[in-house]
Amino acid sequence: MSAVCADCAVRDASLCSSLGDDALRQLHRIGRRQRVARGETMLWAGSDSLVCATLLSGVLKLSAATSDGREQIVGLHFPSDFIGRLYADTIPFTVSALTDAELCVVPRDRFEAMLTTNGEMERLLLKRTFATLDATRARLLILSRNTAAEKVAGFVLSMAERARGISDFQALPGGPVTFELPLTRGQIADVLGLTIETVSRQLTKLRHAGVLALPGVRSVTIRDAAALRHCAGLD
Amino acid sequence: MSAVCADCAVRDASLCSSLGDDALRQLHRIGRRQRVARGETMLWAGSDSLVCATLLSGVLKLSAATSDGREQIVGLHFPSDFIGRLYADTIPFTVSALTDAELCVVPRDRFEAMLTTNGEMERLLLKRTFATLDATRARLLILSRNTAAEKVAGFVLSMAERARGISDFQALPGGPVTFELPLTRGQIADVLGLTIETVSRQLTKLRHAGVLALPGVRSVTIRDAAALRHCAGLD
DNA sequence: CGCTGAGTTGACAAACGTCAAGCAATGTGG
DNA sequence: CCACATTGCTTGACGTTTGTCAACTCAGCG
Repeated sequence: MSAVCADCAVRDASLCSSLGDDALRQLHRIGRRQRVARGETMLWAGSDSLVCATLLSGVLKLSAATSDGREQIVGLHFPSDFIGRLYADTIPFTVSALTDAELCVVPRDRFEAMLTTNGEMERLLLKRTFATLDATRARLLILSRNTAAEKVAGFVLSMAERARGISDFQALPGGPVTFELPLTRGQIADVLGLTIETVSRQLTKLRHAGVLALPGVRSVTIRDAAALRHCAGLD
Repeated sequence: MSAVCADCAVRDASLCSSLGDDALRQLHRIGRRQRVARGETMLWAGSDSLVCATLLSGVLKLSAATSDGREQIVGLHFPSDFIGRLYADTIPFTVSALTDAELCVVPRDRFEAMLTTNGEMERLLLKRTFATLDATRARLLILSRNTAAEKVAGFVLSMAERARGISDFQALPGGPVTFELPLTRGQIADVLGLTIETVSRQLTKLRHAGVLALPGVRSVTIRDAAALRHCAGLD
């Protein structure tokens, strides 16, 4: 039996936040907790769309591949994000775990039925989907028009913002910030549409320029946030 | 005063198809027809999100640009498509007309209010937004991992499918198909994340290979659909 | 102590962008 | 009716960016 919703880490950030007590109890009865290990694939592109989920902890990737094996990560999912494809028979993209992860899984048909009777939840999902669409379209610009240097600098910035939001580690204005990247070089390359070598070269270039320090292989210190923003092509 | 909804060319394909007679009359009262000339911009990125619309005829582009002027078309809108950004204060992307176009425009706040009382329409919009998101994510893979040859071949194929669906011109299986491109070379380049010269070169390469004929500057004849699909990296 | 996987670095090649010239179709004003 | 400008398109020469291939380092681990 899954833990109670009252204990849920993402209770107030997920779609469930729009539910009243009755609806929440109902959802709790049909949902179950599931753990996914780092590297494991949870949903395969092309498979039947039978379940959806809320991500409780960890980071998932959404990926597509060309017929000859070139891969592209088309989305990243963080805790409280909604996972799965409603109103479709098949899953369009593969969902895999970049870190160990925990989900609250619900059968798709049951979830769709809940949506029709919970207008507030449906509206929240609609709003989030619009926001995701905007973010995906913005990434279209980045992937096709930004240089490798701009992509890597922008990626580090976006991960820094996310890390700052999640951890309590606060950035002194202008002062150095350190955080861990939840992705390997290869995964960063798959997000940015680059190769692992190009990502590595751009990071060392930023280190030599004094913009970043790389104390560990997965940790990053931003030493000059303004310069980093400039490299990312912002302002 | 706008023409009556009964005459609407996209009556059965647009969001309005989910409305009953009463709701349709209500929407008709708050909507108005608007014409946009080829090249004209209808909504500017960053401006207030005050209206939304249904596209009645023509083709619109949704575009973003880097701070130094590199442009990327992040979406194309065809008749019956929903235009605008609900549930946000500002428009995220610029909307411009690639051809002369006609729209049915509604104030955003009124439209949002109608959505809350028309669950079926809201669900249809949610379904369409999911489909658009999937298509946009698929384009992420194409833009970052496909070669110029694959991009151009795939684009011609997708425009052929759309032209076939809209016109009555049916493809003989395997036989040649001719249709008009609604975009200039420069606009195709902005869609595919290439330059105008690369698009031009790839098209002439396909012509020399006997895959395409280019009878007019805007018209295309597919002479070997199987070869074109192969060039696009499909099958 | 060798093995493995992730990362770094270098040499080289290919793809694509940039710059430039020229052509064809269309429109405009004298 | 014609000179002329404008716009979209094509083609060529060349340079830059990024991918490819390969060697090497480093840390963790049995």
